[in-house]
Amino acid sequence: MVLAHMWRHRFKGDVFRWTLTRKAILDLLSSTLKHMSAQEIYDTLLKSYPGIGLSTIYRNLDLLSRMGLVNRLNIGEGKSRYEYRSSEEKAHHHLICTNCGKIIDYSDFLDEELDLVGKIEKKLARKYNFIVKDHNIDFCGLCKDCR
Amino acid sequence: MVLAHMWRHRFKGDVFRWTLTRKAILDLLSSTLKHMSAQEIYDTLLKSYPGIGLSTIYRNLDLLSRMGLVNRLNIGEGKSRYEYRSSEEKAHHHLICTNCGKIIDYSDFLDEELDLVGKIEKKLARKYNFIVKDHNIDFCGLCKDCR
DNA sequence: GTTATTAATGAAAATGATTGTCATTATGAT
DNA sequence: ATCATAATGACAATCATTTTCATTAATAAC
Ligand SMILES: [Mn+2]
Ligand SMILES: [Mn+2]
Ligand SMILES: [Zn+2]
Ligand SMILES: [Zn+2]
Repeated sequence: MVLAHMWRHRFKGDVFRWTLTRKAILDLLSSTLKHMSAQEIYDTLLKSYPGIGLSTIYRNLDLLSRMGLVNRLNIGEGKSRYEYRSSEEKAHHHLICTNCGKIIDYSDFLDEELDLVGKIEKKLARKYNFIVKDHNIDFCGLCKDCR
Repeated sequence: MVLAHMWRHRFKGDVFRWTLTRKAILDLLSSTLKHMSAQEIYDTLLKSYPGIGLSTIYRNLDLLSRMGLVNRLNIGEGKSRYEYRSSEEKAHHHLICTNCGKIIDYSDFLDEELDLVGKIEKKLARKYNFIVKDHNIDFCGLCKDCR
């Protein structure tokens, strides 16, 4: 598979090793639209990988997000959720339903957003001497089922 | 004090009562630029209010944020931080230093932002049938001390 | 392929933030 | 002043996440 090659390549020559668990997590996250918690990822993988440990899931989600292969997100539930970070796709943002917790990805208006974001970043760099690495935009409200 | 009048008015006629701890939390948060954790608020208030309880702080921060007098924010530290939500002031966003954790408020570009955000909200309502109540925009990066 | 090095793992304990329980106290209405 | 009950503080419980440590597995050298 083409993705697996790319992942493996990211580990090549590094101190980190390419392991079954790392592949399993990336396989799972890259094949779902869900934004899964560590526990959900664990529960899912346990079916195909009996004996896998929850702490290993945590350790690897941390590593993969530091490597930029996975995004960690935080919608104020008291726990993190994770999603695969495609290298090709443009970044996307989130619609979060405050009633049922549903998370909808959206990437509409990205051109205008990127334009504005670029301008803001320049201004922030000048005014606050701050180097922007990344940004988050999300909208909270009520989804079609909860409105 | 004028703020205390307003706060008290928000409690009038409600099932909720106006208590010393609630005033103490609002006094503290409305007089600082910091974004404080529950523990930090507790540690600070303990000096002037001996015998106050940490769980009371948590309960009240929850109530005050549900009432809209306080914002709860989450910058991926594994705990929430709180700030006073002024009714007059326009909303602001955050610059978050990923190295030292510093949080800088900014409200530059708000007009352009609001404009774009308004357009996005309309589109989202149409496309996803989603009612937007609020939005968050924050930038992560390195502050002037950490760059 | 065998061996050696050491990163990665699973189990269990530890931690840290937050929430729940319950007897006591304080607020606001009468 | 009295009453009904919301709010409180102490402490236990819960939940997500991290740490510890003995064992296993991935990689590089032979
Ligand atoms: Mn997403
Ligand atoms: Mn702020
Ligand atoms: Zn919903
Ligand atoms: Zn910094």
